Amino acid sequence: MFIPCVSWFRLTSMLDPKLLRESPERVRAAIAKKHLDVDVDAVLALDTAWRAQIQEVEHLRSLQKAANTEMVALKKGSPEFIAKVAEMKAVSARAKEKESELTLAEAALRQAMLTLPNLPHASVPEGRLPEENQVYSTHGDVASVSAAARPHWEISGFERLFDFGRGAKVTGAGFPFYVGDGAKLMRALLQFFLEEAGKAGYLEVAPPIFVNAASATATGQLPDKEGQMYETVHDHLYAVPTAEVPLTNFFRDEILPEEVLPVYRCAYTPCFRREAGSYGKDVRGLNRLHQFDKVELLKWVHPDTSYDELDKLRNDAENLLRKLELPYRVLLMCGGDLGFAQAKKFDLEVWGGGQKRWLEVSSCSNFESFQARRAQIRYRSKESGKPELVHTLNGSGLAVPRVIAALLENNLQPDGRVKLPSALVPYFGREFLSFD
RNA sequence: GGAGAGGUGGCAGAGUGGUCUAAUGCGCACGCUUGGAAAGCGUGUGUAGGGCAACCUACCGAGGGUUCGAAUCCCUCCCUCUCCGCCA
Repeated sequence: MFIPCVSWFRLTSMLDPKLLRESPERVRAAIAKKHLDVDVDAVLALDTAWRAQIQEVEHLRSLQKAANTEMVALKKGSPEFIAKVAEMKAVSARAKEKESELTLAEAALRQAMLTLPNLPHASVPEGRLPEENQVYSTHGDVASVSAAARPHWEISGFERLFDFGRGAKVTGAGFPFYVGDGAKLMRALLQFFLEEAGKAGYLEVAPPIFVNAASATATGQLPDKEGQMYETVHDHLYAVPTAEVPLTNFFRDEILPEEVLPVYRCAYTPCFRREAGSYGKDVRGLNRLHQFDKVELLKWVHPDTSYDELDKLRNDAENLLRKLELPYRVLLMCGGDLGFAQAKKFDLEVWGGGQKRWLEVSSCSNFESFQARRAQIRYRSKESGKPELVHTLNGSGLAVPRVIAALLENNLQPDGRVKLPSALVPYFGREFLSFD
């Protein structure tokens, strides 16, 4: 793996080290709720060892500094000076030795700290498996979709608009061409999503779609999910798996004035995912692609407000599905299906009437200070005057291909055309999409 | 891609081996002064870690090296600016 030039030491902590030291039982409870297997005692032991070592190194350094002050007063080349140099040579050697030990202890502690997940919020339901996620709400009438509806990839003419064959020839599986009304529908949806996000108060940003290793590390793609990203050979840049990565890193290593919070931003990017390990039914048609388009919603907020902001974020994403008149449901993820970094997460799933499956089109999460600590995004508290970590939230608003899948499956007319929801007509320019 | 010049606190800017614990100025905060304000004067003004008290340690683009000692010397990389080349 490419070793990026970032200060790895500050990345030691994803969880607050003080929380671990003072309330290890809370960390244990969090790990249990997420059904992870992490040895908290081992982490604590490494922390204790590290603290002992840093104290020793700092003591040696202070000896060196004190000697330096003395030596300034001595005449260079005098017997006293020469004696002092000899004496400090020994201290210096010892300091070097201890420093390299400390470096190892730091690395071990960092590795261990990275295994500690974020604490789930109290409102997160217990559960291990995806089936244990709580159906939080259901909207629209699933039964209204024709029983004769087909999976979108079986619709006559589908390949004309979504050309997987030529995409595979030109690039590979999972990189379709969008042609004619297919391309136009994609563009209409993106335009619709961005306009709606703007109305909801999100400032539009067009970010870089390649990021460096430091950015991918700050949002958690590295080191764990390295195999899921496309990486450039010469420059060690990563194609973004989601706009969350460049967007979150916008404020990396910055301290914001408290009064600018909350900050709302949105961005459209293509998203690139290698999807190593995916297989089976899920990958048919537009369900799972290596490149897809998505609008991401992102918030940097005051810690006191982050759960209200999560509800608002979810509502902003839901609003898009309501306007598209698509049946959908909201899942509240259980502890075991929550994800490593999230404190609470809702998934929005749209009904694919042809596949007769729910398709995930958005995932709205509160990371609390977990990402912010890793990315060092803070605000200056008016109350204390001190920098404090912000809370970050993000959610899709929305991912395009599965929305297209649902529109094709649910809205297919007997004449073979697809009727578009009225909210989309101004963007698409016509009421019907045609496969001819 | 080639040549050159740079990167120091919120900003400007000094510092080329040793009290640098980083000058000075601006900005900012507080105080004095004032009827009130400005000016003036004074004090303070980074981030992180350890101890959780005094205090100690680290950070001068990043990483490594030389040295008893590095903002300062050496190496590698990144970024910015100027000129040239190439190119949407």
